[in-house]
Amino acid sequence: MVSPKKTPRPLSADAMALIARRFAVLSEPMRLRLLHALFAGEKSVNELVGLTGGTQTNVSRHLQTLTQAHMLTRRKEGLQVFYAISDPSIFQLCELVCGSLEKQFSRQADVFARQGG
Amino acid sequence: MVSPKKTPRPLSADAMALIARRFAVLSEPMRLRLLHALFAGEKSVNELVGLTGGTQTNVSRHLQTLTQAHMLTRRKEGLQVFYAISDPSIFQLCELVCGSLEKQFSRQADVFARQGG
DNA sequence: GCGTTATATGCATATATGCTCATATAAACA
DNA sequence: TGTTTATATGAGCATATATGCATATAACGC
Repeated sequence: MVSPKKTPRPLSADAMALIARRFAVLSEPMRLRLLHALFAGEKSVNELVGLTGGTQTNVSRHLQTLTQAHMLTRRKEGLQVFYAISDPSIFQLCELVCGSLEKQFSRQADVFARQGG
Repeated sequence: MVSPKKTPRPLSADAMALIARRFAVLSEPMRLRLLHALFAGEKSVNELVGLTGGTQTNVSRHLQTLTQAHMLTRRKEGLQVFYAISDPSIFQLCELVCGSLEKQFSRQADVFARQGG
């Protein structure tokens, strides 16, 4: 469907592994739910547990993964720890994927409509 | 680091799972290598085996995964099967992630430079 | 039909990853 | 000091997924 475009840039195998890792971090529903909850701004772990419906253990683990991937920042204040999105490209990434999925589904809906009608 | 932005759009748990799945497809180095090889245009399975250094079995499997995710199209011509990128957003996704990683590493390089100097 | 080439797939296995339970750390407070 | 609250982590289990070997399918030429 897509004709040859200008290759964005050359990518080493190592670079490719890093990119893959980044996508992997974004490939878990619970982590996406956490990011989504953080779209509105900084939240404590307990708030995120409430918002996502996950267990405290699991939420904490995923927050660690996101932080190690440099997608979140961690700020401790008394007993609480607050997390916030630190990488603005996360927003764009999700937008891009959402848009692509919407197109895909609207095409599929189109096919069903044609079959049905 | 990032102040509350306008929330891009509300996302159901189902939508989130679909987005996660899409990121998961992009989270394997071999699949990224295949996509990268296809940036220049349509290629046969054998060509991709040569370009990526993978086994025929493995390349075929990953091509299937990418095709089922609607990222590639499949065209059979005689004995050969040609694959091509069908979703232009793949280019943008990789660009975004590359850019984000570059920023991250230049910041880290900065820190090292400050420590060293 | 038979053989050859290109691609796909069933099965087995290894590795990674997510999840939970129980427990550890860490801060606040009495 | 001991207690409570908020968060993190070690260990074990379950599941997913990537990979390779052998083999199946499919198209072509003889």
